[in-house]
Amino acid sequence: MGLRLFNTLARQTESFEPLDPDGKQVRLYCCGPTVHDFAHIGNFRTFVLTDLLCRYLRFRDYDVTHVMNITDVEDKIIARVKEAGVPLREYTSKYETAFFEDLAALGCASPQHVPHATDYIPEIIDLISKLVERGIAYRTSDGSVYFSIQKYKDLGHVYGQLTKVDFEQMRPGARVTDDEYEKDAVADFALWKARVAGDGDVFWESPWGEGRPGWHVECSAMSMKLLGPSFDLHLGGEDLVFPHHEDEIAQSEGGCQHQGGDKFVRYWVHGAHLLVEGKKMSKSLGNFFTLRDLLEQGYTGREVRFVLISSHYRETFNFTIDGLKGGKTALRRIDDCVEKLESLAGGGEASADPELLKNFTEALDDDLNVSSGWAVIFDWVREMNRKMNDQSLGAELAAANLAAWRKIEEALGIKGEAGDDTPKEILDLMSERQEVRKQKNFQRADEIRDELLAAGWTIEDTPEGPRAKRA
RNA sequence: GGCGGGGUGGCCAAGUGGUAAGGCACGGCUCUGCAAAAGCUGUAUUCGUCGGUUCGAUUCCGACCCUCGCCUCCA
Repeated sequence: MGLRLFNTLARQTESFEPLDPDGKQVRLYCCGPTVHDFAHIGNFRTFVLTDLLCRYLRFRDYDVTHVMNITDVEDKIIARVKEAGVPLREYTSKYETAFFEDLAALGCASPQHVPHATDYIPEIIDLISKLVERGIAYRTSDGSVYFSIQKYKDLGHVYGQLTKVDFEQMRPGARVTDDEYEKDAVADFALWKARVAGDGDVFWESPWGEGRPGWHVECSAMSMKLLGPSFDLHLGGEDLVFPHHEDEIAQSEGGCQHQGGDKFVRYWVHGAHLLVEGKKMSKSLGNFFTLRDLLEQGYTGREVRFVLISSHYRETFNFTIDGLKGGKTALRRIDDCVEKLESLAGGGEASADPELLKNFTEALDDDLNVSSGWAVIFDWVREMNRKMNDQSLGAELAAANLAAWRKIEEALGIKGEAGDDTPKEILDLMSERQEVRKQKNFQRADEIRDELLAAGWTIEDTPEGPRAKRA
């Protein structure tokens, strides 16, 4: 059995089969950040999920092309650019840089392509033109262009593939803005928004006049440009299911007229949101975290990542500082075991022990069931520790298990930082402590241990001698 | 109002028609000069409530309670 994923399109778990006839290439798109501010921990849950899926697909020997867009033009950005009085790119690049720093800190591999909406204006215009030609899109008197859901349906397309939509029952959203009053139908959405005074310098020329792209259309234009009209996987947060992804499907399939059974995207994967301390994150509750906030508190990106991928992606996850502390401890448990395996293996090479890999794969194949995956890993840790304790694990087996672990830590993206060398002053204190211990001066030995702790190092006395670890 | 998730030990979190993974926390023991780490071990007669189906339900069905999310540019 191969990988199974919950496909929002089917509303059930399905076997994953790539479009590539050779079954090797996988093309994946993830709705990236809107760079108007620092991304918060909730945003990163989705991006870490995307990275996890990419890594796991690679672990399963697929060749993955990952595209993640940067939304760098949008209402909020325009408003802030105007406030700040700086050019668009100058404003967005600051947050974009921060975003990629955070992504790296979280151990996320760089996507192969990171397209910016503002670099794809011609492609966006081209797609809108196709929709206009087919009569699916219409221009209003102010120069905006809207997508007509009715016309789209009249041509035989299905609107409402990801979610049941019943416009009669929908509450008119409070967020419908004034500039959309000219739409034919309330559900129609903007493809091109005519330039208004408040936009300042942020506009582009188009066949319909000056303006800027709507939100949904950039993802359609960029994903199809870089991955083709049909591709395998599209990810995003659960809030994007409607309307963003529904509209993406409509624009893409309406504009490109996918043939036969082809679809714009075969598998839609949506990550659930997270709560912080049991509540929806909000600045007023004081539970709003960016990654930077957590790093300042002394946690590492790796620890945050561990916590973010410790539970199933389709479950609302309750992120807590206690949980983060627990994650730190749990990760150290793994690290300690791996370090011991390393010293036992003594640098010997071996092919990966199949047992751990098999169990891990079975767990993750089931719609990325990381909870089960971690259970496999911790069971393995206990087994390794037990065998090392009673000396029943030889160097060769240690190397084989270590080789298996290397593949798993790569799949999970939680490879430990190359252990920084213990500073000389710490080593000096340690050897002084060994001296006084030999002389049975345990009082002084314990004093030194306290000094080391104050310097941020804990000491473990092992049969092979003392070992220093960062506290 | 419509649609969709959840409610499992102190906390987090898997899971299954046959009697509850794993992590954290806590207690005991082994080891240790003492610790730490590690190992062993103890912590849910029970999986929101009430009914139903069944030889048997936490797992299926129904009702109810609570909770979270989406419903037009929020991951």
